[in-house]
Amino acid sequence: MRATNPRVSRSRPDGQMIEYHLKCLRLRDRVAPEEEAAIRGMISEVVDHPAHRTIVHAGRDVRESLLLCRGWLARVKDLPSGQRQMTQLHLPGDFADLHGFTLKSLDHDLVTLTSCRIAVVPHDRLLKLTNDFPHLGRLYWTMTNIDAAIHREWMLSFGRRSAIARMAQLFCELRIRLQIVGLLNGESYDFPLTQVELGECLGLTSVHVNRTLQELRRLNLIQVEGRRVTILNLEKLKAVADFDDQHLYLLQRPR
Amino acid sequence: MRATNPRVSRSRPDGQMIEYHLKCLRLRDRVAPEEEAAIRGMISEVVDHPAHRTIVHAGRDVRESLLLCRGWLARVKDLPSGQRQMTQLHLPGDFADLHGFTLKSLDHDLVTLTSCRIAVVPHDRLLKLTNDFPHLGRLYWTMTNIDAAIHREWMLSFGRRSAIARMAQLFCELRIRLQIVGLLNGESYDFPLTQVELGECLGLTSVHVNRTLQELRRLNLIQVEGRRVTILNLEKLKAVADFDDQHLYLLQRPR
DNA sequence: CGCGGTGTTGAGACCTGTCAAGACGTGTGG
DNA sequence: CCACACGTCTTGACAGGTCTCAACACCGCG
Repeated sequence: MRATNPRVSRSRPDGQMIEYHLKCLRLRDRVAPEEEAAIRGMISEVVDHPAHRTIVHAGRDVRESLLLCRGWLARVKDLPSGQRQMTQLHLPGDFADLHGFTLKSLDHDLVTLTSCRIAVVPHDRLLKLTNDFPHLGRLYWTMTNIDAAIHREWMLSFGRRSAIARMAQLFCELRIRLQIVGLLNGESYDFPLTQVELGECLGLTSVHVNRTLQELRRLNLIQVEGRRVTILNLEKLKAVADFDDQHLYLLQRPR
Repeated sequence: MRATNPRVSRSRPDGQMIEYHLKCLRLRDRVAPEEEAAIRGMISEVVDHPAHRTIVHAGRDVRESLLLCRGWLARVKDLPSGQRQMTQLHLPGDFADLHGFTLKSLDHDLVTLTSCRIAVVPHDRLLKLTNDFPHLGRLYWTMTNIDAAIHREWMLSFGRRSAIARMAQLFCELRIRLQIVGLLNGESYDFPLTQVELGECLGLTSVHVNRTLQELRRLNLIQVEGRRVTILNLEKLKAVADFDDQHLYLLQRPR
């Protein structure tokens, strides 16, 4: 159940809401016109959330999943000690908690990093959609599996990569994911996270994030100004990260 | 495609092969008799692998998924530097690469930690199964989502838990997963990993694994003899780990 | 009997964390 | 308009957790 929030504004879905999402899907498989129509029809409403709100709480029952149309979301897990770890960043086009459809509740919070426009998809409509179009069921299953593959790549980062490699890996991954939906501008993209949040993402402290960012700048690999990242030398950045896009499954195949 | 291996022995499926698997499923949802029959029918053959073999290679096309009947498997990701990270441990009853059904190839290797008996499920049969029984499709989707939830818990471990907490978390998690399939004996269970492998699991070196194990023993939390772990003080072990079983979704619900 | 894998221990290095302080920009209320 | 609070970024000094390298004991096995 999403937290009720008086500052949430609601509106009708319009056709533009899910263009990013369709790009994500079509990168992995064909989507027939009647399937596309069904996808457009599954949205019940569109809501806007301000930045820095927890919009889904761990452990509570969910009856709908959230399709991100604008802004950034993060999945956050907490320890009793107060330590936080982000386990995924969500960009426009992402189904942020599609796994809630089968799990019925989440093991993490979902928080807005920026103000967000979100399309709400009730689970009963998702049930009908996947029954009517088994192929879409498999395609959405694929998307949650790609999500898990990204988890595995992050695990590899946390377990084996140094701070600088870990950060380079993240910037490379985000670059591709933003490129997919057309939000990469040349070699730069909006990156709205503070250094504290980036630390919560990478399993580092904000102090070390600061020093690691300086090191990436010193090596002329990236440039960070305001809330925007520019990749100055993609090949070297990939080399620092040992980056491999295999885990993103960037191939259109019948699913 | 699994690596062909001359030492693999093949045999016919027998009814006992998937009892563990059915326990895993039935913990999360009801499985109707006709569904159970369909599940039993999806196995094409049963193969035995010796220990320490890579049985599925990252990046290669897969046309079948592997249901573990006996022994332990691990998912392994490699860096060009030669560093390895295990991203999941598989116990009897686990569908080790069910995500391969939709992804069509894996982003990691699958290696045997012990000798293993494995039931092979061709993807065309899985396709028929999920078309004939959409509910089973959703249940298997659920299982891959629980797998991803375990990934997230490990990410929390890698990012925020100390070595001793990380190790305690793993022992708690394995205890529950083995209990589900009936492989927990009182408070002890077989644990076939070497300290090197445990390090590859936890993102630690084997030297530090050795010292951390000693610390857990010194605190009288666990006992390790041969290839067997006994939990001496579960409550304190959970406290050290900040353990929470929420991410295992131990609740039977309609999926 | 020798060998490789495994577990253990010690010394020291290094990466990252902790704590503290200050600069800077922004928003807000007086 | 100013004062102030607050979040963010930055820097320094130091601590500590984990790694690296090395050596050795033990053991099963060919």
